[in-house]
Amino acid sequence: MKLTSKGRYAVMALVDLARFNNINPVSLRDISLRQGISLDYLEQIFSKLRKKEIVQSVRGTQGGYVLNKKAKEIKLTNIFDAVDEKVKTVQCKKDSKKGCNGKATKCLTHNLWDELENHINNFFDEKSLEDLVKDNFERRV
Amino acid sequence: MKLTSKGRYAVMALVDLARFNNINPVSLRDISLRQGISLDYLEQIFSKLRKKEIVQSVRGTQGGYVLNKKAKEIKLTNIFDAVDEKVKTVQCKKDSKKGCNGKATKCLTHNLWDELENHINNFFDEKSLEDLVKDNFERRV
DNA sequence: AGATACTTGACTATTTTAGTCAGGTTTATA
DNA sequence: TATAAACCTGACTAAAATAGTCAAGTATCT
Ligand code: FES
Ligand code: FES
Repeated sequence: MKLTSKGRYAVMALVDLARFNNINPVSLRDISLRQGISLDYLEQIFSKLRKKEIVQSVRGTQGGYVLNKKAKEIKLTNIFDAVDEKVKTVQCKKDSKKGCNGKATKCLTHNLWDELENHINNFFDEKSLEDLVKDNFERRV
Repeated sequence: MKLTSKGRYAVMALVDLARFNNINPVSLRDISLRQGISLDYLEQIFSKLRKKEIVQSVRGTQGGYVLNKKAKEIKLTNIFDAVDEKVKTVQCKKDSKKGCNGKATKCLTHNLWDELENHINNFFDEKSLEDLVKDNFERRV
């Protein structure tokens, strides 16, 4: 049970971006250098973030990316959703009536994993980008 | 972020086992048939559970496995620990002072992942095998 | 003796992850 | 208007992790 680096990087890059709070576009090159993430990989990630309207791109010289919403309104859930980082605890298809073992009923542990999934998602629903930026600011002070 | 089938099967098998509540040893063959898990794979899993003293083995004809503690005392944490299903959200080494990017300080998201890890582990610490058995019994009534 | 069931360790196909690479297009600005 | 900075896209791949299988035992009850 572990987090992929795609999800990790997405959040890391957005926290970096959010600190500039829409004053100027931030280039991926800068993020790449500051956070130590491969530029090519960042491009993949930001392409997805843009499609889900979490960031906006500004082309040309001095271009880069800007948040498309207020940091307070961007929840971890939104970010993870954008980069396809999903929490998957059950094995079966959720909407199907069949269990993970191919049997007609759900397995002995289905409810448990479902509860776990909710538990984790609650955490993601509550945390916003703003929280993360604040948390980091306070740490430095 | 997903659960491995090793962890999933371990819990599933133990719930199956716990329902017999130490009356008779339960053979892996039976669990295999009832739960649709490969026998060879179950053997790997139970070997680990035995080493961590979660189950006891009974050899010979009519042998099998029995819980080594009360179902109430076996938490999900113990089970996951036994089969090496660990929650890993941070990238860096926890005890090191270095960050995941190789820099001298922890990255912008380190605290967040650490919180997440605690959040998930709390869930595992609270749930016992007894809870799971009860939950399943109630569902059937 | 024979059957049942545990025990161990090595091996492997498949899948997922974490990127890289190549070849674009767009646009600010000098 | 030339140029360079920066975005954009899709295909490709090495490495790691996962989810098992397979083979060859050993112990113990009846
Ligand atoms: S996880 Fe849904 S039926 Fe087993
Ligand atoms: S996760 Fe610990 S420093 Fe990045």
